[in-house]
Amino acid sequence: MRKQQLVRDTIWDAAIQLFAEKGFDETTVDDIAVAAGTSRRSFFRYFQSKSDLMAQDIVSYGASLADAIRRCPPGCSLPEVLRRTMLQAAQHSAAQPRTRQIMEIAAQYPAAREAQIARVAEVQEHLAAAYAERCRVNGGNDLTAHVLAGLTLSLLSVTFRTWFTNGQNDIASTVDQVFATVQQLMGGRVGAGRRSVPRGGG
Amino acid sequence: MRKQQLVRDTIWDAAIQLFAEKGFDETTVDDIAVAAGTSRRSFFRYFQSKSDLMAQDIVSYGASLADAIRRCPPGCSLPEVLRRTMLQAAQHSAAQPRTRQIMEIAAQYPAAREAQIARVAEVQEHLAAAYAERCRVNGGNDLTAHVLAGLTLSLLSVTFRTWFTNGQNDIASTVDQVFATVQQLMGGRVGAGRRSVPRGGG
DNA sequence: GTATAAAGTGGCACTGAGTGCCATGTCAAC
DNA sequence: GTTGACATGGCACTCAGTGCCACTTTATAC
Repeated sequence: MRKQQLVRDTIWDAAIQLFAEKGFDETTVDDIAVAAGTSRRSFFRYFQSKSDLMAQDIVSYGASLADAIRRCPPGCSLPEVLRRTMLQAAQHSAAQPRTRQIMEIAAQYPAAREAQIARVAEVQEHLAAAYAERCRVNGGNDLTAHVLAGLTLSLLSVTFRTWFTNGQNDIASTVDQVFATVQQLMGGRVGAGRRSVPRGGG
Repeated sequence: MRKQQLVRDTIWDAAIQLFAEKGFDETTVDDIAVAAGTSRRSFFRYFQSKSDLMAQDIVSYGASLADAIRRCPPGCSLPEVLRRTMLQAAQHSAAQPRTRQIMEIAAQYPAAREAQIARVAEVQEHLAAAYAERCRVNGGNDLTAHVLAGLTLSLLSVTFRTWFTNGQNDIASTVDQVFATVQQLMGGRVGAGRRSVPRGGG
């Protein structure tokens, strides 16, 4: 039924609203249920936990990421796949109406943040699988896929952080900036360019 | 007092033992308190939460990381700092007696895993600060520092994952392998993506 | 329209996490 | 032995999350 989704959305909207108004910790599940015109018991039929509410957008974020990887033209090199994936996911998230509000809640409440971070870690597994398919075409082993998945999420995390704290509008340029930074860092030479130094750094 | 640390260690040991035996979710704080010969109320004076127990080793992990960054010889390039940092942190963690046991618990119980992941995210902030100091010397801006911090943790995560699932003993070679993968991946031009040969070692 | 199965809802009671409060115990100083 | 600082543990409370069950709604069959 479509009514299911409606109830779900109603609860979610009410919750985010309350989190923004009262704070995450200060809002009880009862508060949310009442605000959404339902019961505490029903709340837990739609969401696994209070924290789960904060992780909802990560699901679509993850789907958007895996989708971007798979939709990349076959001719793309792996770094190009990474760049395009970052770009699409960043724009997808930036376009969600509640994104900034949710980021603000996450920034303010550790418990809310934890829920998001944990879900992102789950997404990483799916990304690695999507990249693994790519690697079969472009060359690269399972390790490459996992590195790419980790890279995607950590670079996007930096991207969002920069975008959010700078209050910028254009997230695409932030993506470019971050991507260029990694390339410069791991590819070119930055600063003192001595490559190998005797071991034992202590 | 040193006795404080003793009680703390006793509780922690008892907890990890119980998690390994009964499972994380199945172990209550009461169980832990009794096993450690103390009370539930005292438990919460030593640890913020049950999950906090799983995050204890992340604290020393984070300290080890920041330490490695700062101890790196001044002549090192940023990628070299990254490589050495990864290596030291990996070896530090691999040397902890309980590391594999804790990884097993984390692998099995989402709630336990979440606690660790959340703490790692906190560590990232400290790493970025340590890298920022480096960047003042080696060149590179604040963004570079944050990218490096994210890179460090995500690459180490892949490293531990590989090391853990493969049941390898030598984590240093795993670090080299992961590091080489990123260099190969991001080092070349966007079009081709093939570059230097992975350098074995350790 | 009525009967009925299936699914959704909400109340109730329970366990467990985490916290505030306070009485008690311990240990050192005087 | 008294005093003060501090650690401890018990008690009671709130809130998250779950199992159970009665009730209501909806869909389907006759």
